[in-house]
Amino acid sequence: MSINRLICKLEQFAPLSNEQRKKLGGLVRRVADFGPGEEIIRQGDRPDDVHLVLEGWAARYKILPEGERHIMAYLIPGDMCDVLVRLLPQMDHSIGALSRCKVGFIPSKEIFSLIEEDRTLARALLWADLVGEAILREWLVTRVRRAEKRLAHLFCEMLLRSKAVGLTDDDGFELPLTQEELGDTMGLSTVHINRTMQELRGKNLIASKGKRMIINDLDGLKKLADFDGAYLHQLADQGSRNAAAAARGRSD
Amino acid sequence: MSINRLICKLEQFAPLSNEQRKKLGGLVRRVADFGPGEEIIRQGDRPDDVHLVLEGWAARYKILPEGERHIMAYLIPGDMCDVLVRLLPQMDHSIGALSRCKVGFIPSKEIFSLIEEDRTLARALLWADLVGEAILREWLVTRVRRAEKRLAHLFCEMLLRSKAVGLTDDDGFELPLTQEELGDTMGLSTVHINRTMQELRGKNLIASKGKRMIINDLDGLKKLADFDGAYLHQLADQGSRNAAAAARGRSD
DNA sequence: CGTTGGTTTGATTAATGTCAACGCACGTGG
DNA sequence: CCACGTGCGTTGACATTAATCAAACCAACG
Repeated sequence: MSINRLICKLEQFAPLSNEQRKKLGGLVRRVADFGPGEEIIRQGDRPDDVHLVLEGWAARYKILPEGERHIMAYLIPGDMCDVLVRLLPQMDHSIGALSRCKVGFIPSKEIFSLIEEDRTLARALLWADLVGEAILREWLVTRVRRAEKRLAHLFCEMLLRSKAVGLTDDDGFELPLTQEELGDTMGLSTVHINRTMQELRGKNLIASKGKRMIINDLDGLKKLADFDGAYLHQLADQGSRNAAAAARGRSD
Repeated sequence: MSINRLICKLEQFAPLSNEQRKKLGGLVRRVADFGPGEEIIRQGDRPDDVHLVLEGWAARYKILPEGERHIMAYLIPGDMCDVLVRLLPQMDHSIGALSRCKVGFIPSKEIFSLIEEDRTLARALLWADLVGEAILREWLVTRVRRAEKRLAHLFCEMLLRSKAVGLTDDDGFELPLTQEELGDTMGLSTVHINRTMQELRGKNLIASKGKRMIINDLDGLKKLADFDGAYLHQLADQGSRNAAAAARGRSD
């Protein structure tokens, strides 16, 4: 069951009991599929539900007045869209599917009562939110650096995030993005993304086969990017907890 | 009393009772002064206290490996540093004073018990946090645009944020930043900041006298910047509530 | 096959960085 | 009261990064 990606992630923060895992599973009232490009939440909406990505990739983005899309965050399996959305009068951005993906809907009220009655789960959910915010800060900061470093940094991050929810094998993971989407994310043109990726491939740091990204030399990539995973907080710690949770994921 | 800046801000979210105001006031256990450049929280710390800016400006920033400082957020009076810091194992960035400023210290435990016992205050505090996150997203997005638009956007934002805590008169407000600090914020060189500000002055959109910023033509500035205050959520709504709260601030 | 979406290449231009120098205001010590 | 130092703002010349435009290429798919 794909709820395990979330459980897997939250257990990087604190171990959960079986009841707690069940509670999390019980939150999802409805599941829907979205095709690439389909909007899940639109800017200006005031959603009553919190969304949980179960499979595939989605993104937060804004459309600028001149029409370009700017991606501000990737949402991968186990990521919740906005635990506390209900506190804001309206969405200041949209969320849309990048690849085909499966999304769970959780009534906001459920989340709030869960938060009030289970302190550990509350903290785990808020922690995941804080990690999201930390990632945002890191993205802001990397913006000053040159395209090559920025891209390298992004690939390091997405490898670790994928690993944290059991979505890697060796050093490969799904990166279901076009170069245009990468451009919209980094604020660079497609052409520049293309040339920059060629540099990274040329240095034998990465290799990509279709939508599959292979990190040939993680240490080299980290060094090039000045990557320090501290901003991912416990998410980056690849302990045994993680392996255990991933195993549980497979067995369900 | 400078706690009123916080109250003033929170009341943009929901009206507060006198008890609630008192509760907020009671949170601050200790007040300290910091001079420009002094660190309030250092990267790697695990602070036990939540910090509340009472007077002056502070900033979140990271120091990059090559030594440059990158500012990710400004903290002005009424801003709390990190309501939920305690959930993270350590700070992934530092917070430091930009101008001389006065900072209140609030024990994390106090915050957590307040959050558990007063739902309205809890939501107001979390709302303020979410607005901070929305600002961060907006900063990320503006990064794609040209320097002139970016700067214009920043000035619009800081005018509104200052106004929301009663720190403006007409269209002027304190902007206690050097051009170098602006550069560290926008990821631009001092030289470029300088020339860009000259453009804005040349178009008669702004005027700056020392550390005082005057917005001559807010509409023009907004238009140039494609500024849409929606991302500030209720913070941008200049209603009567706001005026009332500011008045209360003066009378104490 | 032909179409389509995505990637790659080349040529040119625009935005911004870097370096180096100068100026101006303010404060401090003689 | 002056002389100097220091921090900040300003200017010019030149280098670099990335955008833009236009076209070719490639692979998947009906």
